[in-house]
Amino acid sequence: MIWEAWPADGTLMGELQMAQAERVKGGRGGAPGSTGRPRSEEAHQAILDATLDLLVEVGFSSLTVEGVAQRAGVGKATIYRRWPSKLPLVVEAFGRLPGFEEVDSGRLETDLKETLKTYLANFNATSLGAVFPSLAGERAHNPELSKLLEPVARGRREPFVRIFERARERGEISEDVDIDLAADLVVGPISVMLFFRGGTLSPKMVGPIVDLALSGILKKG
Amino acid sequence: MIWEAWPADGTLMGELQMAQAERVKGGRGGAPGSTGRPRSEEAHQAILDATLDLLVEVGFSSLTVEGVAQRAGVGKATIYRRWPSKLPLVVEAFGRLPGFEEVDSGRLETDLKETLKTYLANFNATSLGAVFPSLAGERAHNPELSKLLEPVARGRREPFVRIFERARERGEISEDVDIDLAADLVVGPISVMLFFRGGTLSPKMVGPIVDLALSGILKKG
DNA sequence: TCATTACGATACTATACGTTCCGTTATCAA
DNA sequence: TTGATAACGGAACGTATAGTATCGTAATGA
Repeated sequence: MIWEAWPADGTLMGELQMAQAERVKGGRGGAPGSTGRPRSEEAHQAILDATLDLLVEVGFSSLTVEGVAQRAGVGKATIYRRWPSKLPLVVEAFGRLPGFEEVDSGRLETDLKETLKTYLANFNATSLGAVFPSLAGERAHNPELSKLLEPVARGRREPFVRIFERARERGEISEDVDIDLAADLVVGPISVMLFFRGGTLSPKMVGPIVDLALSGILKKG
Repeated sequence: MIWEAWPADGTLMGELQMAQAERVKGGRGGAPGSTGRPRSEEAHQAILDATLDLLVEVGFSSLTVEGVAQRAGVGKATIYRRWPSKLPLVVEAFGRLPGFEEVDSGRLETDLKETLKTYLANFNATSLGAVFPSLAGERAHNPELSKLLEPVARGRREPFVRIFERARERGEISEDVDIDLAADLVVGPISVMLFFRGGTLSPKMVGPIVDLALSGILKKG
């Protein structure tokens, strides 16, 4: 998810198909025999940090590349040397956030409720969760962005899928439950409440939602 | 949801707290004794139509007010005379879409599946559904927009709430099922699949999702 | 007929993305 | 040590677009 070089063809988002050279600490991106000053790893990290800071402070639509550059103490060119445009920068910065902690208590219900609570606490404290719908809404008319978002979305789903897989291994749920569907059944209601209804969501709401979602999934007895 | 006049204070979104004069066909917005040329109802409708057209064609982030004005055959000032900024225009245009048809078959499962299928057909055909997350993502840092979106979100939820209410009246589900939660349990998974996962969603997926969501809600037997 | 207000058109201001150039600096190779 | 190379921060620039202001004109009520 880190770009080292791209064709300067000027096509909007067209640069995203560039080769994604593997990054080495303080290394450079060009051909093996190239020389010159290496890219600064500190600058790279400062840019990502500044992006997240500003996303929290002013939100996605008010975030400017100029602002990120100032906050990070770098020139704008240094940003555009690494990311072809503002969108991939935001996607990468956002994608680096863990967002929540996966709980492994040995019981499906507890795992889900506690994991969702850490997610909610993070969301309510930073409003960073709202970045994702902002980006996701652009997907339909921007296939390249869609590709970028895929691993980010997957990363946010995976902990819940793993929780259900462990539950299946323990025999808490039937073998024939579709785990992907089950994960969406739990995450979906929370997401629509957060994004599409108003206000913040109290952690107290997590209990009833998970209970209702699980009532058709858990084995009886 | 139609603005007739607002204080020209220049504050971003601050104008939304203006009085919302009731609209009469071809009427004007000012005080009762005011004279002058009335606002054109044709222009108003043409602007909203052009906005929806362009939302489908180019998407939310590429939609320009200039483009709307040209498509509608009006001047930019005519748009800004009615809406304080681009965002409320998009919200209103989007809010006018029914989006889906509420089915009343006398059976909960059928109502949900058929209603969701019309929703999906519309979404897949126009990509217009993606406009909502684009807007919703801005909510956290824009309270005025949040207020605007509330009735739109409510309008999209209400058909599903009504479907569940009818089911309760028929005795298909227990009296103590929380209907708001139940609605989110069905709409939530579909929404996250559409917005946060890639690609389009096949109507075939509606069946299993609804079945799983209902498995914990429906009365047995 | 006159005052008033909306009309389309156009010029304008301000902001922000993304590019390009500058002199400087860090690294590698000869 | 010296030279080639490429990234650095900074700043100027071109383009696009939101929103404002102003033009002469058109529609309505008094």
